[in-house]
Amino acid sequence: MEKKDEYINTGAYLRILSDELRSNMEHQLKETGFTDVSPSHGWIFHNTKEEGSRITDLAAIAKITKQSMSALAAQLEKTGYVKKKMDPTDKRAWLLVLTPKGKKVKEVGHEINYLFEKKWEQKLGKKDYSQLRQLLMRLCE
Amino acid sequence: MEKKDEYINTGAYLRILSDELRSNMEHQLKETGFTDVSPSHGWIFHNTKEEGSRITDLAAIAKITKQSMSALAAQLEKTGYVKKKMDPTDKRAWLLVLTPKGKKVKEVGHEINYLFEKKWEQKLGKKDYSQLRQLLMRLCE
DNA sequence: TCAATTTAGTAAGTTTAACTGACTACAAAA
DNA sequence: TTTTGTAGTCAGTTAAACTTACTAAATTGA
Repeated sequence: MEKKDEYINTGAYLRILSDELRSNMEHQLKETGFTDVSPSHGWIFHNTKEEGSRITDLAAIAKITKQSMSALAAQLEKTGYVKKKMDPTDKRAWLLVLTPKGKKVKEVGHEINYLFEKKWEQKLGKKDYSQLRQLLMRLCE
Repeated sequence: MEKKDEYINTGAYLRILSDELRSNMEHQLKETGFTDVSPSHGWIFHNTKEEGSRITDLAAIAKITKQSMSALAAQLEKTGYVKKKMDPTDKRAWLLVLTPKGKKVKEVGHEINYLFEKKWEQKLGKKDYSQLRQLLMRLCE
């Protein structure tokens, strides 16, 4: 590592890039007509299982309180992206499931992300981009 | 790039890592006794120049409104991290400068960041970490 | 087996960090 | 000198988190 005074934070790069991704996603989803979803709903689209997921579990994944997750879910329920069904194994619990509309957003979101990362891959070249991903993965372990 | 269904987002890695950094900084600053600064104040510590910086300029850098930056600055002024002085070249404007206490936080913040990235460097090894930084830098250009 | 504890989720109110629109004071340009 | 632009504030709003307190159902264990 260089002398710390001349050092540009690795964190600065990380932040710039994840901001780029997030604002692209936000913008593109709006473009595509999904004007009532926000980045914080992303956790739900990304982590809700086919069989359904509990508020509590989703909250744990997203590291927010049950109440916050409950509120996000309520918004998506009102706008028709998810619905609640009873958990057959536990009468206290609800299972959140994506509606067809919700699944569509998830799909479109994947596509948007795919295309954006494709641009990154083109910028660095296939080999270097794959190397970058490897290194990031190792750092996350 | 692999088939997109099996693909783990590069963005997920980026988010995990910058979250790690941010929460470490938050935690360590609290530990060190700086209990009244938050991540959003970071822009001010990081971008306020020795000669002083304007609210408007800081807001532009952080990409928030003047009002929001003004509020952040007001908090730091109240807690003694920055002070305002008149801009000798423009009677409409204030210049924000770091107090000694503010400079101390900045210094401690650098140290905290340095130590954390040192851990990352150890995890990947000097060579790979430097390579990672290179790739991130290129992607940010 | 039934009382105590844990778990799923809701309710009410608060906090943080952003936002917009309307404003004042000064500066610069036509 | 009038108009337009810029620095910053004020008042009020919003989004997305938070805390404390609660109900109802499930699980545990003496």
